[in-house]
Amino acid sequence: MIDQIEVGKAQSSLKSLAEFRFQMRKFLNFSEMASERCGIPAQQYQLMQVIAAMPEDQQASITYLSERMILRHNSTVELVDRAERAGLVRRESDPKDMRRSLVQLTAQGQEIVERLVAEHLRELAPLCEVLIHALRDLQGAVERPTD
Amino acid sequence: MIDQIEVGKAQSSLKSLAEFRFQMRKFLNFSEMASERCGIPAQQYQLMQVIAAMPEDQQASITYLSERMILRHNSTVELVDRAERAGLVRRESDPKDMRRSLVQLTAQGQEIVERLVAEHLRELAPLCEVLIHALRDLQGAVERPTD
DNA sequence: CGGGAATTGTCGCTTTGCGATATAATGGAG
DNA sequence: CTCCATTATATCGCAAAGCGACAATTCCCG
Repeated sequence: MIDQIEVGKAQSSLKSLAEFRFQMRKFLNFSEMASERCGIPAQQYQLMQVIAAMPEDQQASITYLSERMILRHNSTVELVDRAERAGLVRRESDPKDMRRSLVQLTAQGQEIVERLVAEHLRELAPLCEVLIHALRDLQGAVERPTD
Repeated sequence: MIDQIEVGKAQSSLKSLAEFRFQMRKFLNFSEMASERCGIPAQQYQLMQVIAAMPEDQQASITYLSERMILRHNSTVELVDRAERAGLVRRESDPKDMRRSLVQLTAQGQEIVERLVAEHLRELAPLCEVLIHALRDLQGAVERPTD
């Protein structure tokens, strides 16, 4: 009987977790489709988003971008290469430290990221609800281990 | 002045969106590390999670798995191939419909998915909080467009 | 000024998803 | 019952993207 309760509990937190991941995949898929409708891969949009969201007075180095994108530095270099080839982004070397490259949005990049952010914000409201709900469920399963 | 407010608002919803994505990347990264510490790629863990979370009385066809994984059916076939080669999963053809393959967890797969789900549930509590917070922020930015 | 640390960049490899295409089973119209 | 459109799964070649290992600069501190 206790085992039965244990199994039921495990099953329900498993389902919460799976549902959360499913909703997350849907969100990521929507985002990817939206990017590619604008003609750019999802990661390049993410890169631009990180740059656009920087504090006004700061500049994006490769190392900083790696941390925010959660990528190895060399993967970030390659991502910036692609975005630069696509004309979305521009490299300048930091006058204060010649080792560093600072990455900025081009006018075209700025325009695209604004369009994509607006679309995401527009389409996101219902997904927000669902995601929050899934997370709450999950929290219930996580935080009441002896429920 | 109005423009100034507009810019400030756009900037703040942009930052909310970027922060949400950053937290999501951290979560996905944690999940991937956890899977690979168990010796399996993240997608194979997700596949097993979907199967484990199915309603008791249902069986996982390739088509169903594709919908839940948000993949093209051929990508799902390949994912199942890999998981099967790794001994995590087993195919059986549906006696009711010989076109369909039903995918089940092996004992080993069952064991690994249970371990990983438990680890995720354990480590997830703080991330849940952060994610919910980021989503609330985002919701504020989304749902008060004329704030 | 010498050498370790930090920063970015290059290269080859692997994984993974997709489109196009193929094969097989089902089921309904006539 | 037969034909054929539909559904389900599988195969194959390709391209994108991330990583580890290694390389090249530049900085900074003792």
